[in-house]
Amino acid sequence: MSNQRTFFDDEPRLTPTDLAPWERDDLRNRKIARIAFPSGFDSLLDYLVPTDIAAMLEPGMRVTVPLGRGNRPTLGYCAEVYSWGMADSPAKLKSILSLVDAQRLLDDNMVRLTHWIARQYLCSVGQVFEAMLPAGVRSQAGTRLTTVFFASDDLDKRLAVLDKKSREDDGIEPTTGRKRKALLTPKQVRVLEILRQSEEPLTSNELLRAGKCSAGIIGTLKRLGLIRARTVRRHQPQVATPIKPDLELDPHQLNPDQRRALDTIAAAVRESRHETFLLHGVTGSGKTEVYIQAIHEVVRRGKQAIVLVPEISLTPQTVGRFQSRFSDVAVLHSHLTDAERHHQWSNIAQGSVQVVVGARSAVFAPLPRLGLIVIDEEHENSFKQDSVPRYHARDVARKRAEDLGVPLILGSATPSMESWHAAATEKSDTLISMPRRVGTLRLPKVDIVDLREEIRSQSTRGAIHRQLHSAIRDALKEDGQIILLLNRRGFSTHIQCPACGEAMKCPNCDVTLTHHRSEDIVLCHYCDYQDAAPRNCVKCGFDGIRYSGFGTQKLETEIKARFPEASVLRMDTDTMQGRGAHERALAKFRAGNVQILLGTQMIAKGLDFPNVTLVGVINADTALHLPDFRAFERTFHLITQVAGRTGRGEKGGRVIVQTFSPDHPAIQAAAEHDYRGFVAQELAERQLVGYPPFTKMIRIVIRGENEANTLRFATDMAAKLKEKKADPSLRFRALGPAPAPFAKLRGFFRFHLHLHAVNGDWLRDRVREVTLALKTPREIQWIVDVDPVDML
DNA sequence: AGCACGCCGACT
DNA sequence: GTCGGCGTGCTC
Repeated sequence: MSNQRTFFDDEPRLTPTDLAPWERDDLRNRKIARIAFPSGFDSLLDYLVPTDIAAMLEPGMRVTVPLGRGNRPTLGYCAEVYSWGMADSPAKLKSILSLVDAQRLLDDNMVRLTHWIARQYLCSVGQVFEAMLPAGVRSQAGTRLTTVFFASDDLDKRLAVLDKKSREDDGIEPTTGRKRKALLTPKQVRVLEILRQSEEPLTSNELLRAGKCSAGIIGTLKRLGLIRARTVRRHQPQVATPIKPDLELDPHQLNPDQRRALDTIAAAVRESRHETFLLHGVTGSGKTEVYIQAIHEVVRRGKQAIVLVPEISLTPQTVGRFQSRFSDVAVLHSHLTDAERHHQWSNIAQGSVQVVVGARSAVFAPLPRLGLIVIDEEHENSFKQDSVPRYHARDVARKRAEDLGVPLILGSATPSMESWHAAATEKSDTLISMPRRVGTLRLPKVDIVDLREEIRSQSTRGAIHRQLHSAIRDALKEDGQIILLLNRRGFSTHIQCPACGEAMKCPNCDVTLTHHRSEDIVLCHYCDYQDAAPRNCVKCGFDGIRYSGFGTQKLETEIKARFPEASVLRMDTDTMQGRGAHERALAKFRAGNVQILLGTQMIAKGLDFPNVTLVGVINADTALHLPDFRAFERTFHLITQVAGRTGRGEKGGRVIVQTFSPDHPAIQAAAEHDYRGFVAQELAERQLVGYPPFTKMIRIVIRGENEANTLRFATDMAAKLKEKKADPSLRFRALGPAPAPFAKLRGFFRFHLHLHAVNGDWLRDRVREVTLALKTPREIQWIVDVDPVDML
């Protein structure tokens, strides 16, 4: 039967009906592979597997296949291999051209997961494959093709043949006692012996070093057929191995709350069953120790764990805690080079790692014996990917844990509404509370400063008001350290002409420009547009432009002026550039070389410094009035999290929150450490208005350079969605188009649609119907975001 | 995503 | 008459 590849378009391809019965029987045994493509269309295509490849091809490997009329060779991912039953479609099949990978990159569970993610987030299976495999793995970074040698498997036979031949050549009978020339030289024997003993094939360098000989020996042995050569792909030696802290394998003492939490989780680990634990522990309640001991339970059973943390928490502080308690920890940072990441990934896939600690994409770590997934700070938005596939690592982790029948721990002091609601309503979810801090530590007292009153009384001209000023002074006097949060970078955040009222805006974006005084430029924080800071109004020429509004740069200046004797460190994306900048800054703060640490939200999370006795929130309202249904939740999280950075030592701690909305429920609740009160009120509100977690949500953003055309297209899309008929119980709504909160970004006008329905599958199907039928003009682009976390 | 196909304007 | 503009649609 012909299994030749087709070289010409007009050459007929195989179809079962064209074939004679015996040919059909033969074909029935042939393998078909279902291939996903990294980009573009989202259907999978079937290809015939050539017999020489059939023995090696498995799902999770890459192949090249002919695609399109021109049969251009295209990379694809094998998602499935099956035998061609008679009932199958008579589609004409082309054959796979070649295999790209020698081993499969993903196991069956992961391959199955790609389909789930593609369905869930409305993207192609191939796009999910691409996201699961780091670029360094796909490019095989840090590896090289090398020739390795191994002893022939029929070595003894070959030696015997050689022996016989040499006797014949000598013409001497074995019985005569005359000494014959040895068959092999001592060096050759030694090299052969080394290879015979070696479990792995050796490179010529390794062989020469071990045998203390020259390359000629290898050549001779190879010519004699005693050793063979093979080309394999090998990792290059890694430059530096990280220094591991000393292991402290003894479990730490747990308090009763932690003990209870661990016992509950350990039961699920022991029984190898899936259960999602929402570990709601206040800041400083010792959640990490619970994770560590739960993972010990997993490791003791020969299994492995993934710990997901927000990228910002991947500091030596967090990583060190895991490295000091487990002998084999793999850390997946965003700062790894491609080669380093590939190396880590291969180690993980080999099963030689107990724990993987990493950010969002580590949810795809290919651990062969995964026994537990932990997501720390599960409420963090950084677990949502903001490019295709727009997955949420928490939801992917839940699916992966369900499929494998292993527990999932979601930890947070301020759980997301989604997770809290799930814990209250889902059968497989369990809430575990740790309402107290470890030891005798208390949650810090939070004082609210009403900025309206301060402004009215004209008592201050800067960002620091009386109460915060004296608190800083007192904290410094007592040798405490101080953290100040201001969620805006730059110097002045608002530039306006008092004569004509013109506010400086970015020419490409619908946002105001920020003055950065160190470089004396105005900068757009969204498209990086920059220009020299103007002295005169661009519109009316007035020479008294007002620079107002506070960013971290201006705050730094003010602090230095108010407390000249204190050492101040600013942490924001401007000062924290380059590898290790973050770590170096925190090390300085830890060492006590810095008294006042000020910065954007990157200082709000996860830091554990016992000597911090004061936390100041410069303006609690920055996120409160954003047009996003999660604005209150965000504000509550931010204040609660930053407040949690103090009171972690004997000196105690206090928090001062400056706000224009002192009566706002989110701020009030945060000040009282009242998560439950906040969540009850917020959930009731979400239920009333039909927002997540009570409905599934899809956001579609449409953008284009021409405002009118973009709006017309968005309106058309919205109309097609609004036509969809739904039972009232689905609570289906299609809202929009409305200009996105950032109505223009990087030169594109942006409109968005918001879709809600109780049933996520139903909603996704409707969106798929509409988007598939839509023809999009060249100048317009749109994205579909399922379960969006960002509404701007 | 590419890449062929097709259906209208400026040329030998 | 044809060369080629890039809009449209398909890829096992």
